[in-house]
Amino acid sequence: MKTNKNCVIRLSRYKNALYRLKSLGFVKIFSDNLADAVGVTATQVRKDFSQFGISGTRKGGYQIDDLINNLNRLLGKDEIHKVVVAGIGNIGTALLNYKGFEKESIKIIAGFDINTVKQNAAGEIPVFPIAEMENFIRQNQIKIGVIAVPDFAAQQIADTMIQAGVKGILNFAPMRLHGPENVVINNVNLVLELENTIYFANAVIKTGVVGQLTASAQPDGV
Amino acid sequence: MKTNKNCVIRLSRYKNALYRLKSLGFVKIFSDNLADAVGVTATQVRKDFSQFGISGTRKGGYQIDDLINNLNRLLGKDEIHKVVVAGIGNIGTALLNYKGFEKESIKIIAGFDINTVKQNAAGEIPVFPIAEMENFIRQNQIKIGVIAVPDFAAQQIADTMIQAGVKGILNFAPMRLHGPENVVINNVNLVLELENTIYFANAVIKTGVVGQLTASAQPDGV
DNA sequence: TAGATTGTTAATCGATTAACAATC
DNA sequence: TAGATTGTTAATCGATTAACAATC
Repeated sequence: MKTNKNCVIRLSRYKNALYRLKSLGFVKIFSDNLADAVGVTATQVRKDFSQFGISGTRKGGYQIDDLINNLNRLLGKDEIHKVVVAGIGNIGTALLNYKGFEKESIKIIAGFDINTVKQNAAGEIPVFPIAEMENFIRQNQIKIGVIAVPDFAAQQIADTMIQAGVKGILNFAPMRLHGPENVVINNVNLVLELENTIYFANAVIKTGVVGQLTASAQPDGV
Repeated sequence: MKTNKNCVIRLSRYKNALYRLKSLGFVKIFSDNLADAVGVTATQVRKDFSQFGISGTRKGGYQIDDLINNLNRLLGKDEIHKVVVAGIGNIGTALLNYKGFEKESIKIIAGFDINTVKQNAAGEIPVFPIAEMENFIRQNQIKIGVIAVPDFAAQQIADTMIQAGVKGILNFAPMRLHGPENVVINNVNLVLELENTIYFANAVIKTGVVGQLTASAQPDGV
């Protein structure tokens, strides 16, 4: 089964929309409703579900609770994912402060920074010297790391993380990181996103034609 | 000509790689070299250039300076793009502090926040009360806005921006924003990116197979 | 039953890649 | 010239969409 990024992001969005619909009192749902809620076609919804082995009933649609359970299982929400963050600048702090991770089974268990001012071993999420990162990752068997350090330091941090056993890296430094085949590196470049927005906005301004902004990582919503 | 997001992002990456190659002393370049530098195929490079009307010489490759000029023109770097940021929390601050916008012809000219502590009309980039945003956008004819406010406030801020004439919005709030057809809305959801990284890292851990993480917004690099 | 909805197969669409003629 | 490189056309690939049989 070919699973691409867009497909997984759709699963996340279905899940989020379903929580919302559930809170509105829905108990079952049709592919049609869910499609409207997420902004895709009903066929897409059924196709995605079918690909992942989720089925409903021919006339009765899908039970929301079953669906949520299935999606959570597929998305790995049945276990807590421990994450460390390297670089406690603005973006690192934003992540440490974000309150919504718990319900996604994500737990940021430590931050690391080279700057002693940022360090705080007693915080709700402790921040340690970057030199301690490798040992920490090993001892806690961390598999996911976020890199939010300046670009010149990013590759070295990535190497250290990988050496210590990390298998997935979310990188905010504006440079491409290299790693072995069996490590997933997801690069998010905020400047490039802004440049892109400007490009397509200008295209609209100049031509009146709506640009094909088919973002891969659009957020969810109903 | 169909221009999709990935294609424009590749143009940005070519440009960045070319600056790098130029600083290394290169004067001309072959599609092959550039492809290696950016991590795509040589055919892709030539195809992209051909689509945008950029041509080289049959045997001599491309002049780097010409190429950079062409790409900058295509990417709209021949004029300054003024941007405002709503919400001066962690992400908003990260953007206001970022020093690399000038060489991309992007200028953040003001921030807006509801919190008086964040406001500072005398700063290098001034931060005004959010109530003043609409007028400011109108008077300065701003076309691009960044939204970094909490999710419950995001749609209202977007509406205000659009009403005042903004044509492109980069949204960091974790919810889908709605707007008219002729406004480009680029949603970047950091939590979803982390979830995604975890998903594919787990797939690697469990199956040993490398996930198809075809991120749309990978950063540049040589 | 008749109508509605799922699940799947086939068709379409778009983007990437391969092949290769043109030509410097 | 011979070899190398561009620019473009055709082939491939994958994802989305349309069509529709199965069936509740």
